[in-house]
Amino acid sequence: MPTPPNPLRRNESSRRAILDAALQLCAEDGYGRLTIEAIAARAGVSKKTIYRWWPSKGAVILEAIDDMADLFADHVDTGDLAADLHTQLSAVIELLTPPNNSAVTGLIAEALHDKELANDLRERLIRPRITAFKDRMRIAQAGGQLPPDADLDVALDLIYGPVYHRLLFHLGMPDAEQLRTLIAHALRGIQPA
Amino acid sequence: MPTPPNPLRRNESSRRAILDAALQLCAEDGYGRLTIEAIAARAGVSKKTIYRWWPSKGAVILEAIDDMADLFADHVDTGDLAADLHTQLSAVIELLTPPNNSAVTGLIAEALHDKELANDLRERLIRPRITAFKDRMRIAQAGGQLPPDADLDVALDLIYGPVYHRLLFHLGMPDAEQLRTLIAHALRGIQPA
Amino acid sequence: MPTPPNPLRRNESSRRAILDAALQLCAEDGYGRLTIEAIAARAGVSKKTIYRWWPSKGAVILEAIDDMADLFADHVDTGDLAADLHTQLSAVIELLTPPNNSAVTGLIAEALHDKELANDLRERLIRPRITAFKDRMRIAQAGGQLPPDADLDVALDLIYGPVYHRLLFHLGMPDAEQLRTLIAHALRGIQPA
Amino acid sequence: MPTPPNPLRRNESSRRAILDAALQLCAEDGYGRLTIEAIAARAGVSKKTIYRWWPSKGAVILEAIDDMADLFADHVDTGDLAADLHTQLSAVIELLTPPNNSAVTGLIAEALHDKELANDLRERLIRPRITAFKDRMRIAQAGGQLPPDADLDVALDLIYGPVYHRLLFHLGMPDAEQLRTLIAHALRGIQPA
DNA sequence: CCGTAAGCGAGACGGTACGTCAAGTCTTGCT
DNA sequence: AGCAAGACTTGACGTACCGTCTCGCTTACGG
Repeated sequence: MPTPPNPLRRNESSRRAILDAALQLCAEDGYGRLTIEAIAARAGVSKKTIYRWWPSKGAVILEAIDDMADLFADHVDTGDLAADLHTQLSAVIELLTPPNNSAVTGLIAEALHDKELANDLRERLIRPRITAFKDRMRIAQAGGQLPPDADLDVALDLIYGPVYHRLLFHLGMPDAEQLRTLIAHALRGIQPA
Repeated sequence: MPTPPNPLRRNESSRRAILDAALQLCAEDGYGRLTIEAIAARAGVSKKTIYRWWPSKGAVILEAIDDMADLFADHVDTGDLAADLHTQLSAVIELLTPPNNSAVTGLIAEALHDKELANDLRERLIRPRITAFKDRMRIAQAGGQLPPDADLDVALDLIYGPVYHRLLFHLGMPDAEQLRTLIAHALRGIQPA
Repeated sequence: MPTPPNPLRRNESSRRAILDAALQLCAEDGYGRLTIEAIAARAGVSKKTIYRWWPSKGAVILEAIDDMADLFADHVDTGDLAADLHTQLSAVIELLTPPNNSAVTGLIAEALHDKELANDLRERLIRPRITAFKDRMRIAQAGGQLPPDADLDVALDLIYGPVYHRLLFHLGMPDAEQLRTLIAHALRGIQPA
Repeated sequence: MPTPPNPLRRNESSRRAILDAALQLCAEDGYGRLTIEAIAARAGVSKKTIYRWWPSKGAVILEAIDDMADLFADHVDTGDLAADLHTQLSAVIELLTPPNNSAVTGLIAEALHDKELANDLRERLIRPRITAFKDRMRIAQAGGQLPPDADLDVALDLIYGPVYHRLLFHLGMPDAEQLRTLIAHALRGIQPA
């Protein structure tokens, strides 16, 4: 009977070594060349230990990224909505651009054909940012910088969509100026009919 | 010296069999389970023949998709810009939704870590659609439905971004009504400052 | 670093299955058609397991033959030297004649261009027989059937040489009577000057 | 209908280029690494041309060796039988010892599992030497150096056997002195009962 | 405080696919 | 028709990782 492992007896130092090794290797060779074998070897850990706690290499990377708490910088509130969005999007873009992009884009790619992983990725990494984003937008609504009946789902699409569209087809990430323009247009688009 | 193969002597029927087999297998088992071995077996072709003409399974799928000319339906001009965009985006969404999505999303995922493939994908599949899109937009400008100084790159971002953002994080593709709303907001956002 | 495998953890049943499969296939299709692939399939074993423990198919066959301890019948002592040599040589000839010859002659052929294998073959299979042969000859010397100063290396050449000469050029193995004649002449040749 | 090729229209310069390339490559990389591909490339010849005229790489090498007329030096007659045999055997040993041995031992090895090739090898290369050997022995018989009823087949076995026995198991070729001893003993063994 | 059951490292195992190599066949265009 | 060139199918090569599976060990818990 394969009893599920007991989290209480888990070896925390192995866990850290695995997550660190995974990120290192990802940075060195790219997500594509990342293998469980290599993670185990680098971490000085048995493959069995990895398989005991994670279902796939994607899950390892996801946890590793999740552990680095504020990779996607949280939404700040300086009172200037466009500026705050610019700050936040710049952080996201940073993550999606070499040399930092390997782990995150690899994870995104894998999630495209792994439904389980996709769900985990969305719930653990993306959803909280969406929530933070909408919170910031609601503050803007309360402060009158945004119409109270603006559709925040549409806002999400217009603000974040461009970044990922460009990521997917290697169309080039916007620089600071282009980003400013994009945000301005997106905010204009949010106005309700 | 490994001389490059001579395209003139290429066996066209093998080429077709390979592309067809690749698409079939992709539809049956998903891009993730697609292997060069299996394509060769299904196509009744030697692995060598595949490796002779393509550098990776992604390249095979790309050519297969490229061969199906109008997968991404071309931009039409009925005179109603919003309706035409709706038509075109619906076709794209169709391609990115089960059960048709395997080949295309698989290709997109692979292109995320394969720079060569990414370039091919962009130049052969994406760029022509972007051009067609901008052509349609210019017609709209000429017809006065769109300001003559609207930034068409921003337009591209706002119109297509949302679809891919939702694809990546499995946020759910917009239905017909949501799509209409999105397009309306995007068109509003395009207005120059 | 490819650490050498740990013999203590070796799976004996895999080892046996591999050796048995190798001999079977050799008998069925001949040494020339023997492949690692086929051995692995027949033995229900992964190719990796074969490569882990043996450097070549020759080495597998060598171990398989070596395992069948007394293939080259040991030298007996009935007191009649010529008769005993006849018995022993008959056993060797048996091994080198269809339908039993495939594994042994295949191994000999491979050893002709593989120095490593040649050394293994000599030390594990041939040397012990040479030693046994010389032991038997020394008994004959002690018993006065052979001059005490006979050169046993020359004896080895004259007794065994003819068999392998005939094997190499398919000149036909000697039958029982021819063998008797050969031995008689060889023994006569051994006499010291 | 695959009509057999017409020898009259054969391109002699291709034939020579092939045989030369085969011997060169054999000397450079050893018989084991010799391939039809490599011969064709080196000779500047199409693979088809090789397959048209020879059934296997062994056959190519056999013809190449056969073409070099007197590889196995012919038997001479100085009047001294032992000395003449020594001369002849030295030439054979030369051929079977590095760095000259690759082609000949490779051919011998291949003939061990290729019956066709074995027959060709025996009839084209070996048989003539056997005949020459027996002719020389008959001269010795006529001259009284050898009993008139000596068994020349046994003689062949005792004289040549040792060399091939040592070749097969890498027991070391005899040096000039050992060879003299061996011949002396063999000649002694030939005496009829 | 001591046995025992878990997690652990190590790494062998049966597999699948990889990308390469050579075999031998076939087609095309040149001489 | 013979030939060079070279694309083709076939099949084996030896390697890389996969995910599963013992092995001893060590570690912490629970009787």
